[in-house]
Amino acid sequence: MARKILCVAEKPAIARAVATHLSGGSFQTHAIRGNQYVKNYEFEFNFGGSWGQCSVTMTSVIGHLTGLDFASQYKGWMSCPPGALFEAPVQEDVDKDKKPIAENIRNQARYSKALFIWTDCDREGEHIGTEVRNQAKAGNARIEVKRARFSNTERAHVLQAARAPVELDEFQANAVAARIELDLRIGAAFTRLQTLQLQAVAAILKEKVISYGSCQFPTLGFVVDRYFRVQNFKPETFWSIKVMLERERKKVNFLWRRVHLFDRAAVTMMLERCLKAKQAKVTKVTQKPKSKWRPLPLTTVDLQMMGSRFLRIDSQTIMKVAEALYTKGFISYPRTETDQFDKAIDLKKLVETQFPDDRWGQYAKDLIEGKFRTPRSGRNNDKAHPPIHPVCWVSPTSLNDNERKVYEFVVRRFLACCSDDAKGSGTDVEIQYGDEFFHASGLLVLERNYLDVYVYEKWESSQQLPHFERGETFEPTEANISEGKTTAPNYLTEPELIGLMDANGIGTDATMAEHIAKIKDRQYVVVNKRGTGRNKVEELIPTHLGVALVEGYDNVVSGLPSSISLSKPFLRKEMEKQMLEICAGAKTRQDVVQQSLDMYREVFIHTQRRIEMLKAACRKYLVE
DNA sequence: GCAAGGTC
Repeated sequence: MARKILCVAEKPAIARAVATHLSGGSFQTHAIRGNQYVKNYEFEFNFGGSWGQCSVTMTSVIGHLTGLDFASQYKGWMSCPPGALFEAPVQEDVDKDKKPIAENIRNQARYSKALFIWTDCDREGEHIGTEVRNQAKAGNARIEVKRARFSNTERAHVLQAARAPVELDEFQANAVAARIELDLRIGAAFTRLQTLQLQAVAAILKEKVISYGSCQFPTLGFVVDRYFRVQNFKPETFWSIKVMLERERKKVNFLWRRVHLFDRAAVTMMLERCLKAKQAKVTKVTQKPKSKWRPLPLTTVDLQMMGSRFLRIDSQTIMKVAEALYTKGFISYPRTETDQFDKAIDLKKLVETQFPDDRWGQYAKDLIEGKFRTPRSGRNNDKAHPPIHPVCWVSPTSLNDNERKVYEFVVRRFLACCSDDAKGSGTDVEIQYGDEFFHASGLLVLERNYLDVYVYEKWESSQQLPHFERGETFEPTEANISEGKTTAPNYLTEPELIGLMDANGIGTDATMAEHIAKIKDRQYVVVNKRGTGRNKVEELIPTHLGVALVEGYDNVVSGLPSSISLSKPFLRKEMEKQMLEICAGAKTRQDVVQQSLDMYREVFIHTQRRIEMLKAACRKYLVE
């Protein structure tokens, strides 16, 4: 009898895709007891090498199998002082709703010679791999464990991965295990401390959970930070020199190289010198081709940012809609950090699927008839998923409003990626007038290319400049001082917040939207709609509670030697750095957990000791 | 009643 190999993927969709490729399309599907999404696919496959022809069961988990929690005697909020959670025993258990999935793996392992792990090739995937391994070993202690390394589900790539298995990366799995333990202990300890202490301060806090999390607090911090910058803003007056020339019936406004200054007397003096010189001299005339680059292949973070900005849909809704489109098979997997297309993907074939569309079908045809360009490659590759792209054409009538908008965006973005840059011709003229330099520029858009399909971006021809010769002199038609005021920054918008989170390593592409939803849910921030119609913007404003928490914690740590506030992204960044050290083999999981806990424990003890400052901040904003 | 990370 052929040897049996058990394969386990991270999610049902991957199990099905891999089974389809390995089996050549003919496999048997079996439902499992207790879970409607996970299926077992059975087929034969020749793994080559020492494995040869095997009978295969391909199945999956649904993300993590297990969760970490405190031992039962520490679960009650009054069972121990919150600080005890830094040391309290923890245990890893299979989540209640995952028990049938774990049981399926144990059962299948019993008759298998080997386990091939097909989880995503990222850190979390490596950890999920160890969870799968533990179940398989519980069913069959002697099972051999291998890992398939793959970065997309293109056929040849999957076959190659099946025939060249590697080992699980214990370092990466350990890094995730460290993160899980730290998030639990620190999150629970601070959440209980501040909830128990602050509920009594103000009536509106009475029944509230006032949570702390290493991602949600820095997220709140960004919102509060901007809020204070808006509140504390004082407008300043500035002055500038405006130079205008009328030539060939065109008015040319020259912009000052110094832009503006805050000293009126100085600007007046400089203008005097210009006027005294009478003649301005053209020091430079440049005419060069300009181009506006087509966008990069679409990542999750970009989808969320562009979605909030252009489609006016908040990031969490965007992800829900994108997932629905993915589940229906209309677009590729929507959680990806990759902004480069793998060479193996047949992009032209994907473009062809869009021919039937009324809105961009003709554009797609033009691409195939010669205008197609290989997309630009960004710097990110998560080695697990391709950039987000349409998989097939969908009639707009079979989608709801939001689905239609998101699908349209994904398609237009994809076609834009496969197009040429927009091209134009730019003219720059620089003049010297007195001791000052000014310049004017004109743009003529020659070929719109990707802009024709990517309607979200604009690039317009500006007024054309009249003719100038280098070295010529002229007397400006007008030269005078203009006055202006600096304007306050706006409150933070969701796309800006996502950008900040991304830049500071707060959350992952899949969770950033959740953290934002969480701080809304906890009533740390509210959404305010500014403007109307096409100019409508949703801005995030902290509530009194949100401001009180950030100010309170900032006060708690101010004056401390390290003075690292919980509202700043630093601590989370540090955790990320430690995880990378585990991945590199430079530190062990235990070292990192101990060191990080020590660091947070210090902040925790200070918070306890100076809890009055936190309470005072809450009183200041919530009672008075 | 706590976190953040997977995914349905």
